Amino acid sequence: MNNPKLPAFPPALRPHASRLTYSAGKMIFRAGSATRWVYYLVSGCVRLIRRGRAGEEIVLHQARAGDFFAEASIDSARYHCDALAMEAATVLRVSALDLTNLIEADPEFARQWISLLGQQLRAVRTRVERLSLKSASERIRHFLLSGAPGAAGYVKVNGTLKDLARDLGITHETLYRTLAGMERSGQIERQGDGFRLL
Amino acid sequence: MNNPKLPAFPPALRPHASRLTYSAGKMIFRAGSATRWVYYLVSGCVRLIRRGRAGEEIVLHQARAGDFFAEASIDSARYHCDALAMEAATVLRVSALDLTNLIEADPEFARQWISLLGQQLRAVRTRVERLSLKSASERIRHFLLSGAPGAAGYVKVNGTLKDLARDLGITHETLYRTLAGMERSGQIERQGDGFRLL
DNA sequence: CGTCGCATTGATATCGCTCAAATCCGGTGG
DNA sequence: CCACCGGATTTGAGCGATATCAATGCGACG
Repeated sequence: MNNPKLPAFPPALRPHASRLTYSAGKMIFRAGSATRWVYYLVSGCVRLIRRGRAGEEIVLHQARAGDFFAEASIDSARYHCDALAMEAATVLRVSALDLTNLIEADPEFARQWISLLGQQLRAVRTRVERLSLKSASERIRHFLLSGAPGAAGYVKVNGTLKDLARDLGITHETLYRTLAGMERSGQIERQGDGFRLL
Repeated sequence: MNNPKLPAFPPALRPHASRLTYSAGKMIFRAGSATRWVYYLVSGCVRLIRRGRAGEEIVLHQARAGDFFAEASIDSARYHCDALAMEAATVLRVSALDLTNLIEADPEFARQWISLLGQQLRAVRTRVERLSLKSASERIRHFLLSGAPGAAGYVKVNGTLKDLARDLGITHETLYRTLAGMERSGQIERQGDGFRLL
């Protein structure tokens, strides 16, 4: 049922957290509003979104069960993007004040929190690396390599291929075409809702 | 709150830091080697680089005077990229162990360090947002908007335009052409080694 | 069933990449 | 002081990969 690797909600934060639910399509916070809360996603899917000049969505981050989000905002006065529940979502919400207090009061928690931010930073840098690749097939290959937990080379795709296309910074048509081509030429293999790099 | 515009080396770290210099072209650390140190760049320019399959450089991060680098690596066993001094560079080097000890011993420093990581995270997310834009002119506009300190709309370009092109994820030829076109159509204005968005 | 969104494939246009060449500019050595 | 050199800058021509527009099938869900 739950991912065994699901990162736990830090016990030290539990007394300060309140549980909330949002139905699909609900806005959790908006860009420009004051950063009063940090969130942990218990279940569902939340996207952090900015809008381009033409109104198109830019997905800065997609949080899934076990992820914190808005965690980098605590020392910024205002949120810099919208948070939108894609599916019905359950979150644990902690006030930024409680969090900073806990950081100063509990050195072990501070260390954990720094570790968490470091992981996020490395993950986003990996995405920068991916978006720096020019061809669609290279981005797909990079996604399969960096998403693969070591050995097998099998990567399960969460959500739709359309979402994956957006994450890779290409259109869904190009993703379909390139995947089909890579499969034809024997570079990858489809398996259920995932892929294997050969 | 404590968001100093001028990045300073935290006084609490000074007793643990050693000063080193690297000449242009020198490798400071390599991907895969153990993460023993965290660096602060006093002067010069350092790039964090990974290499694509064709051997092309992917610049994950470009550190300038006042930036920390490898700061996200302290809870990872190995560096995940190369660090290369582009110009002669002077750094302050702190061992990962001293840093974690200080984090646990000094709550005020822990808070500052978390603030620093948050800034880095927001900066990298901004770069992701930029790389998600499809057209060169949109990326340039985004760069000028997000790089501009508030009011004036004037952004000074550090380094060469070639470097900027790499940062924007386009070739330098395209950058030159697009800049010229945007200037012709009155969208931007060149001023010395910078640009103004109109 | 009808509808809606994802998946897939086709046709075409376009933007940016590649290769190429000319100029500029700062530094270096004679 | 000047000739030279390397790298940045700039512009040109052509091509190819990807975006865009379009149409169809398919499965889920009410």
